[in-house]
Amino acid sequence: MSSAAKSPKGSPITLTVLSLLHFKPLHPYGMQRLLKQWGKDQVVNVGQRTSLYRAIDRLLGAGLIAVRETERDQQYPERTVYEITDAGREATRSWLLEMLREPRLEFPEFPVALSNLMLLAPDEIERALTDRLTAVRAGQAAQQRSLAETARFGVPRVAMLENEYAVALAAAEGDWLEGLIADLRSGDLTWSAEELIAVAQASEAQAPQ
Amino acid sequence: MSSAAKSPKGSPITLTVLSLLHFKPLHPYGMQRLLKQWGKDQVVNVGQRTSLYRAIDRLLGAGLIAVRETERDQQYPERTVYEITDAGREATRSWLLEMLREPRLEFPEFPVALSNLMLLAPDEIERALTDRLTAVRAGQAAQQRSLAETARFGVPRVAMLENEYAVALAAAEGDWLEGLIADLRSGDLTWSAEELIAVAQASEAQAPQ
DNA sequence: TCATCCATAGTTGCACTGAAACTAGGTCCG
DNA sequence: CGGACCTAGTTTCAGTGCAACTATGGATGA
Repeated sequence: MSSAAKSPKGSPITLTVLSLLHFKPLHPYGMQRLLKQWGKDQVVNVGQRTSLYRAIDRLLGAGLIAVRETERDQQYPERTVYEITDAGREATRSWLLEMLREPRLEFPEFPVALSNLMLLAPDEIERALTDRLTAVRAGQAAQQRSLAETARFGVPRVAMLENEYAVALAAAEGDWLEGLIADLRSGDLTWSAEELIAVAQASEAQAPQ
Repeated sequence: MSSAAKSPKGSPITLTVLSLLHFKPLHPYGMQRLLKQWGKDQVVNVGQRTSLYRAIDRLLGAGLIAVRETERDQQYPERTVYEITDAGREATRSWLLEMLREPRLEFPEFPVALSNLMLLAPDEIERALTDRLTAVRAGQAAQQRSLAETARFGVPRVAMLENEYAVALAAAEGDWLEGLIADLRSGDLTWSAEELIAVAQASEAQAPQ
């Protein structure tokens, strides 16, 4: 009979909203502003507010957050200020622990492209991957800069872990790309359509149909 | 007036379907079967066929694939066999090149959890991250095994690059996690709620409202 | 022998994400 | 005075992901 509908499952946006509201009540636009200010827009997608508003609606429906007040400042449009509830604090804890514990299967784009590389010619692959390498290294450098800068402003390390992590993974991707590009250039990595078709047909022989 | 509606954009599933049809005409279930057989279900999500069927519909509507025939084998339900078109081959090339060239902003779950770590206590974080480390190392080992095994069966390296890449990134994540866990255990990484709130308020002082 | 499971093949509905466009007020700048 | 930009929020649409459902037939097993 009471407020708690059914707890939606944890997602990047819902968790982020709950986390923000741990510190103080906020209106949606304020959340977005804070996230951008703290650079968290690299981690959660708040570029369009659509998902944010809908996440808030769900959290509200589930009783994990509540309306604190509705301010009407002439000057600005109306703003609904939300606060977290005890149920919300609970949900935050369990979502967070789950997300930390289990690496969940996600399906990023790049591996898909990699797994279909053989449809392109080695030299165009090399060019494309070189472009990517440049971008990856640039991203890594940018993350490193923002890491150094926030540290200078006294932000504690625990608030920049996702930054550290991004640097570590970008470095690994960059190194791997360099190796792959080198092998393409040197001719250590080659293939032919016939070879691939032969292997595919061999594997098919063991399958129905 | 002809077939080409508007080319949908490249996504893991649509690219995968087009790529498969480069080798031979297939019906949807056959695609799924092949993908599982080749272990590509680690790379694209074909666990539920919903997305697959809908992707095929879109590709068909855009003229990137075409119906080859509709077999009706008593024994089995009806199967529609598709083949790739020239427009499809074109689209494959450009999607692939794009996906290789630009690292697109994706928003995986783990960094979100990392960026909200401070809501939990150090010892429960340590336990959760230790669980994750175990899972990451296990995944890495599994990828390495499948790499070795397929190589033994004569599958060329170019067909296992996504596997190589996964190993490289898993290794990096594992190493980073080990460092973080060590710092938690040793007390090198600590924080307090007051400290965090102080910093947050300082940063707010420069903002409107 | 009846129950259950598995493979084949596909559909439907729902919840959620992500991009874009649109409304509609305000400020700031030249 | 027009254009750009900020504040705040809504609507629409395309796409993903999960679960559940319909059917049929073969195999497994108690």
